[in-house]
Amino acid sequence: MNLNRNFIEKLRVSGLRPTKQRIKICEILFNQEKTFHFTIDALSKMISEKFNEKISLATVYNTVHAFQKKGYLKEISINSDKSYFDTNTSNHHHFYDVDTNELIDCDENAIDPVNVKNNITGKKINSVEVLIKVASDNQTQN
Amino acid sequence: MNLNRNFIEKLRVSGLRPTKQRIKICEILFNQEKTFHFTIDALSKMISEKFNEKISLATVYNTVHAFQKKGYLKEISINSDKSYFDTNTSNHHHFYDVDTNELIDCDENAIDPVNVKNNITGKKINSVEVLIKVASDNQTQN
DNA sequence: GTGTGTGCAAAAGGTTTGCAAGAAA
DNA sequence: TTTCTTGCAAACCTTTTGCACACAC
Repeated sequence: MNLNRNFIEKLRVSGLRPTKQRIKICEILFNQEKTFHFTIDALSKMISEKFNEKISLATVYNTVHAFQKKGYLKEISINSDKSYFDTNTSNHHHFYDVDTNELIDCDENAIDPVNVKNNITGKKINSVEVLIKVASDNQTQN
Repeated sequence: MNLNRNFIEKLRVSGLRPTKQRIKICEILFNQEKTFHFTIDALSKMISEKFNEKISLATVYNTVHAFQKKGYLKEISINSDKSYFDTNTSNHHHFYDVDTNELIDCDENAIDPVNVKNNITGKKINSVEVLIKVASDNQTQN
């Protein structure tokens, strides 16, 4: 398959050995048309379904963290029992659907740039993330 | 003690029985001059230190969640292994110090109001939270 | 062959739950 | 006395770790 070559190359360039497992995970994460949000658990299930064989959870964790370290994935701050990751590593914001636990990208023109006028911490700003929690009308807050 | 009367009243009004444990937790959470950010774990330790006796972890969890449900506490979205709570339940934003795991309120004029121009979800917006991650200069992102 | 990656099972850490005993109403 | 609350231990869930085996180079 043609795409796999790209993934193999991508991995190699990053100093990651292109193992079967990593290539499969690439196939799921980086073949999507849109940005893709997932939890480890969900990813693990998708692997089982797509390939009819599972990859050890430890390996999935390893791989996702390796990809994150290389800058191919970004972890999203949500208050949840699980960690969410995003294949869109650019600076952007999110809607979080409290009903479905679904994460949706804000497109650029949905929010004006957030301007931090006064950084009281005296430290460097690493990131500015906006999380918009949404729900059906009859929902409690937060 | 005078303040305790207030707490007892506050609890009663909320339909929560004013037990010794809850009053103690109130004393810690709601006697602070500034807004107060904490994890369950840290709160539990503060209880032990302040009163020289511990309250069962389960009770601390129960109480914090009860207070949250009543609107006296707000859970903050950080990607962390622990949950953070805030005694400031108004709409406001946070700095999160990645080095120290400390949470700091943004004051109102530090950030212009975030205007969501395009809510693609079609659902009601429950909250809009900005999290500004800060670190010392030699820190990795996210 | 050497070194890295995988997979399993066990452990860890935060949070929740079940239930008996205790306290508030 | 009835109902709510506490405290303990066990259970749960996600994530991490240790180590033997397997694979990429």
